[in-house]
Amino acid sequence: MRARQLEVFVAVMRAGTVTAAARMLNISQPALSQILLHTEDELGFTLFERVKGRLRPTPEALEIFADAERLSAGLDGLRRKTTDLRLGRTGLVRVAASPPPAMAILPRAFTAFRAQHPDILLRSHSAPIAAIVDMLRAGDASLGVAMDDRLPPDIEAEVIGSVGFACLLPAEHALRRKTELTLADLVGLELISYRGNTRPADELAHAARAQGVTLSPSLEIDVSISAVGFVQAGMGIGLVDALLPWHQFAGLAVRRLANGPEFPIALLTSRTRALSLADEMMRDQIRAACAAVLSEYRVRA
Amino acid sequence: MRARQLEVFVAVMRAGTVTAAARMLNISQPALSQILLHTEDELGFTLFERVKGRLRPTPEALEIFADAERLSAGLDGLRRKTTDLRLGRTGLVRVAASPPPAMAILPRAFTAFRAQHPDILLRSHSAPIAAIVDMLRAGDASLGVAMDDRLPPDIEAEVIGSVGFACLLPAEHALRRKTELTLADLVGLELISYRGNTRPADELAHAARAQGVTLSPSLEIDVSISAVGFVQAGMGIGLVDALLPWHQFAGLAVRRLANGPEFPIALLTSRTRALSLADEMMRDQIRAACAAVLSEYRVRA
DNA sequence: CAAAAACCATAAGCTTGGCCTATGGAGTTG
DNA sequence: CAACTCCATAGGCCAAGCTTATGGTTTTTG
Repeated sequence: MRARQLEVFVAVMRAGTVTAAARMLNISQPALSQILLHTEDELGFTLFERVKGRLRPTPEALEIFADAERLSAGLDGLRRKTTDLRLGRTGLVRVAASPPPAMAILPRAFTAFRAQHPDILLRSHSAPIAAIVDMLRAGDASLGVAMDDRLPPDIEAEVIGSVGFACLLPAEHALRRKTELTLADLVGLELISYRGNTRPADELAHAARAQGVTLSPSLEIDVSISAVGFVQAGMGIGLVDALLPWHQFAGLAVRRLANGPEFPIALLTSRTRALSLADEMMRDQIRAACAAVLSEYRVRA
Repeated sequence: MRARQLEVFVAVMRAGTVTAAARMLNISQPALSQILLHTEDELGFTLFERVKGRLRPTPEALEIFADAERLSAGLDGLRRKTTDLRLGRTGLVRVAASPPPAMAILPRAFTAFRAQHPDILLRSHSAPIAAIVDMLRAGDASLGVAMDDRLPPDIEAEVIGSVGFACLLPAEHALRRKTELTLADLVGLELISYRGNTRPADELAHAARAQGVTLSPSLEIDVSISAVGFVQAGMGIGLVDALLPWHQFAGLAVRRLANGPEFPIALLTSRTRALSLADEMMRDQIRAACAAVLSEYRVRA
C-alpha cells in the first residue's frame, strides 16, 4: 500500500464521496477514482460497495480505517517536520565555547540567529577547551568556539579571528594613566595569569623572553574570567585575553597589552560528524559576530 | 515523502551502506541509490554525507529517523493486515440465530469454516428473531439465521431450506408406536406449542383448520427448546420445529408430523450493510450446513 | 415530470517514480 | 598494484498518478 493510496482511502472515508475526497486532496475526481479502484484491485478486496452511485464502506474498510488514519496523520507530521528542517524552522543548535567567546561573541551570534530562525532552540555551554572537545566528539555540541587552534586531528579548527592580551588594573592603580601597556611595564608587579603548561602561558613566557623581560605570575588561574575577583580585590594585575568584555565589570581598568602575543579564535567542529543546516547557519552567524566584535575592539583601541 | 522513500531511508540507516540496504530490500543498488538521491532532492536537505565513498547520517537524518522507523513499521503492519484480510485470515464473524438453527446448523457450519479459516474469530448469538433483526441493523451481527422469512424491508431473507414440525412424546407415550403422526392424532391431547400470534402458531392453526381438526394447545412456549422440560415432565406433547436435534435429549420420543406446515429456514442480512469476505464465506458454509442437515433429516425420516 | 445536479466510471495522453543492467570513479586492503 | 568494496551515472522500461473530456445513474428541484 502506497502512501498516496492511504491518503486517498482516508479522504474518501472522511468525505463520504469520491468527489468530495478529490476536492479535499486538490486533485480531479477521475484521478482519485482511479487510485481508489486500483488500490482495491491491489488489495484483493473491495473497500467500498457501489450502491446507487454512492459508496458504502465494507467491513474490511472499517477494519483498517483506524490504522490507515493513524499512519496517514503520521506521514503528514513527518512531512511537516521535514519541511521545517529544510527551512531551518526546527531543531536544536548546541554551541560549546570557552568563557571569553561565550560572553563576547555568542550573545551577538545568538541574537542574530534568533532573529532569523525564531523556532530553533539554542543552547550555549560555557566550558574549558578539553570539555568542548569531548562534547564535540560525543555530539553533545555541534559547534565549539575556543581560543586555541592546536587541537586533536579529529577536531577541525577554523581560525576566525584573533585578539591580543588585556591588562586588568585594580581601579586606582598607577598604571591606569597609560592607554597602553607593554610587558616591560609589568616587570616586578604581582601578576594574575594563566597557569603553566597552557597555550596562553607559554605564549606569554615566549614573548617576554623575546623582549628580554622576566615576568613572575604570582597567582595562576584556569579561566580568564576568574581573574576578575582577584583584581578587584587588589591582589595584582590581570594579564588575560582581550576578548572577554571586561569593561562590564566594575572596579577594573582595562588596558591593551602592546606587542603581546595573539590568541587565535577558533571555530571548532568534529570531523566525524556532519553539521545540520541549522548548525551551518549558526556557524555563519558566529563568524559574523566574531568579525563584528573584533572590529568594535579595534575601533575602541 | 512516499512510502518507498521512507522504507529506503530506514533501510539505509539500519544497514549503514546503500549496497547492504539494497540487499535488504531485494532491489538493485543503483535503484536504491536513485531513490535516496531523489528523496534528498525533494526534501531539500541531505540525509547522508558522502565521505570517502561511505555514508554518514546528517543530524537531520538522525532527527527524523525515529519517526520514519515508526511509520515504516506501521505501514508494514497495515500491509500484513490487508493481506490477511484478502486471504480471509483475520476478522470476526458474528452470527445471530434462533435456537433451532443455532443448535442444528451452526455447529456444522462453524466446524467447516474453522477448518478453512482457523484464524478468524467466530461468535454465535442465540436470540429470538426480533433481537436478531436488531443486531443485524446495529452491525452487532452480520449474518442471521431464523425460521421466518417475513421480515422488515431492510432485512434480506434468503430461504435456504425448510423443515416441518416434530412431535415430542414423553418417553412412554402410547403414540410412540406410530412412526409418523398427523394433526388428527393429536386432537384432544395436551399440547405444548408456540404462543399465539406467532408465525408457527398461525400456520399450525391454519393447517388444522384445513384438515378439519381443532387443536388445543394447553401450554404455550416462546422458544421451541423450552418444550423439552415440559415434555419430559409428562405435561403433554410438544409440537415444535423438526430442526432442533431433539434426539439429543433423553426421555423424549420424536415423531415427524405428517402433512403439517413447513418452517422456512432463512439466512438474514442487513440490506444497509455490506458483508465482509469472511462473512460471505460463512454464509456459504451456513447454506451448505443447512442442506447437509436437512438431507440427514430426510434420510432418517 | 422533465430538466438540472450530483455522483462515479472510463478513455486517451502525459509526466514522473521506481526498477533494471551496464559501467565508471573513488577508496581500502592484501 | 591489483582486487575488492562502495557509490553514482546512463539509458531504457513499465506502472503510478495526474489531467481533460465524456457518458451513465440516481437524486433533487422547479
